[in-house]
Amino acid sequence: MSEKVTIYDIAEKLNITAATVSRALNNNPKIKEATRELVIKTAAAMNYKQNKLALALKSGRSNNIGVIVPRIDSNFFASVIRGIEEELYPHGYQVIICQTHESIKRENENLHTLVDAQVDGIMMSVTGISDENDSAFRNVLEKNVPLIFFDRSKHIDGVSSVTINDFKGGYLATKHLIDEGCRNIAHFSGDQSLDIFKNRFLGYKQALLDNGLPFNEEYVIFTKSSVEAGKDAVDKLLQLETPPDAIFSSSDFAALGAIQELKERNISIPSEFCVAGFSNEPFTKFMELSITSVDQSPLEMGRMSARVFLEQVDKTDTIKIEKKVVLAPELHIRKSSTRTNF
Amino acid sequence: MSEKVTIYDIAEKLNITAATVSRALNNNPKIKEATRELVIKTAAAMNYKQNKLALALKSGRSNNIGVIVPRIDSNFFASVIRGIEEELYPHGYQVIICQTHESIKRENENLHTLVDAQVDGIMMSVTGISDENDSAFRNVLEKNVPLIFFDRSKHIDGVSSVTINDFKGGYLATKHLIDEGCRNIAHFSGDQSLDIFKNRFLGYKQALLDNGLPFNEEYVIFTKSSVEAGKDAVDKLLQLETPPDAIFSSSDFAALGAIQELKERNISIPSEFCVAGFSNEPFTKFMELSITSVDQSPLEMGRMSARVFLEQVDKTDTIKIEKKVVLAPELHIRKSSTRTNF
DNA sequence: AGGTTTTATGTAATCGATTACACGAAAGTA
DNA sequence: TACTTTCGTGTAATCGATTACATAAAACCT
Repeated sequence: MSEKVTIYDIAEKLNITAATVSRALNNNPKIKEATRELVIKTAAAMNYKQNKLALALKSGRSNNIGVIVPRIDSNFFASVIRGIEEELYPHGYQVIICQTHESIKRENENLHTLVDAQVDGIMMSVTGISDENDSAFRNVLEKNVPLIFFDRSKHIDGVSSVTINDFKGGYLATKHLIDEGCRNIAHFSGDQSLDIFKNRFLGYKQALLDNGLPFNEEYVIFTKSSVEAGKDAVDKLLQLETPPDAIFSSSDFAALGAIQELKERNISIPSEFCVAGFSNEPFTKFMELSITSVDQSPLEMGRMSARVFLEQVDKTDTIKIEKKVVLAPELHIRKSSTRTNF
Repeated sequence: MSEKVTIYDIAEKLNITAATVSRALNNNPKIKEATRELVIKTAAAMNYKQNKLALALKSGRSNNIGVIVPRIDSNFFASVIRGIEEELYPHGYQVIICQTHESIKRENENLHTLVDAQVDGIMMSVTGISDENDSAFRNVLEKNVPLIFFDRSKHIDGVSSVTINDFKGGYLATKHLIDEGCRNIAHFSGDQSLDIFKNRFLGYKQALLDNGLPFNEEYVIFTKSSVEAGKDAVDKLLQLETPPDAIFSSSDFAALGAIQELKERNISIPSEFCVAGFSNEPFTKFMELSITSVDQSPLEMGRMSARVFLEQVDKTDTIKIEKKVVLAPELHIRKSSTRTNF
């Protein structure tokens, strides 16, 4: 059995009051040096551990922060979480993980649960957009809990965000494909209610226009982020009158599916067809035919989100700060799109 | 501003006491039906939210459980965590994540932090073995916090574990290589103080013996779980008088490194050389030359760990249950080792 | 009516730590 | 010496919810 040792136990043993013990342990300057030392020594000897729950109740701060992601078993989100955890660890915060599985209902539940659990802040990647569900976000803000979006963001007053420049990412990838000689570049996009997909799309479009290439509506396919979806999309594209000679995909998984399908049809990559993806998932560099992809520096994104949180957490609720951090994407050029050199 | 609504606020409004409010909200049968309804309606109208911290302090249960893993950005651990979260979500538990980064010091810190945070249970994959650090584990058990090891386990009284049959996994993979005609099978192992690596090694050995093949000490290489380490290991093996014609690697990453190095030397896979890995990381199936690997069913492992926790959490500290669950590994046969059919 | 049981609610302690306020003792000042 | 500060510690309230015990009111019984 382990009897939990409290400050009262220490007080009793030393014939003083719990208040004095508390002050001694907290290095309150009003405590006599001798007393402080005695208390600290006794506390150690009795194996005293501060009850964080009592502290949390008293102070109103739990020293927990919540992180909500669509799913944790994706390299991107796992890496962001890693960044958050690393940055917050030295500050004594614990990280609570919630998954939405892409369900808005679940997202709202998670938000409420975390607020009820008295977390000191919430960082999240928005799952989807519905008009009504702003209420869950507003509830968080009303409770004065700092809320920070990363990657998948949403426009809500008072919410800070850490994203990458998706427009630039789309632009870079498309420009690269153009530079490699591709002239009919298709694009796999995703849920248009999410800014990330919209902006990658816009970057793609702008790169075409800036380089004198026409934008062809038929070349844009809205697809899920999966290998299967990528295959299906290629199937559609190849049925067009003028099939494309390259794809810039907003998803690495769809890009992989595309490559598999193209190979099956004996279309050679990169000589006949180039492919670029987005996210820089580990497998893109491991493949024999490695896949060009836009890196989102997830670790940095996580660290930055944590830093934004730390900046906000101590400001008393006077002013609502709203900080927008935009990280630079980085194009990793690999075999799936390299015709020129080497 | 959001004034936090407490049961006292509700009590005041209705001219009753907080005790009555508490009972009404908890469906205590001694409360008059009319009162209960009134309280519940008023609580909803006032947007009352139970303060979990107060509840946690009173009850001694935080409704949080801690999960400690070496790192979160590995598909295996992320998937286990996903399994844990999914299983525990309906029971109202929140999952707190800690990473050790393979440091024993960090592991001990994490254990203490979680205990201090009054988690209701801890699930972890042991980082390493040192003789002294049992104290941190014992501390957890003394506080009557259920402790469950998954995957990387350790022998400690009172600790349940959920692992896979690593011996069988090693045996299956090796047997498969033998069936494909390989006669000189090498093995990449890992830190021998971890059971998982020892058992995979033993399975490998037994498969050799059972099939009349000699065990050759030189064919066993202790290596890290990384692409680079795999390359180096192959380099060593190929310098032997009789180089091997297959590798069973305890790590998918090392297996990948081996394949890359073999290709560089124009050794063709699988006709001249077969390779099998362990963990079934996503990239093993995505590669053009897909890699044979042993699946550890991480999701199931996470769910099972959570179930073991749930079984233990309510048993009052009378008996210490110690449950050992062993899951069956599954060999996924892919191109890197398939000579025969297709 | 008088006595007993049941029902519904109030009272107050409790979980463990923090802290505003009070107060006696010691030290400093004139 | 008498008076004011300063110092160190004790007293008690507080954070918000739960619950053993007490009690008043209502219901039941003969």
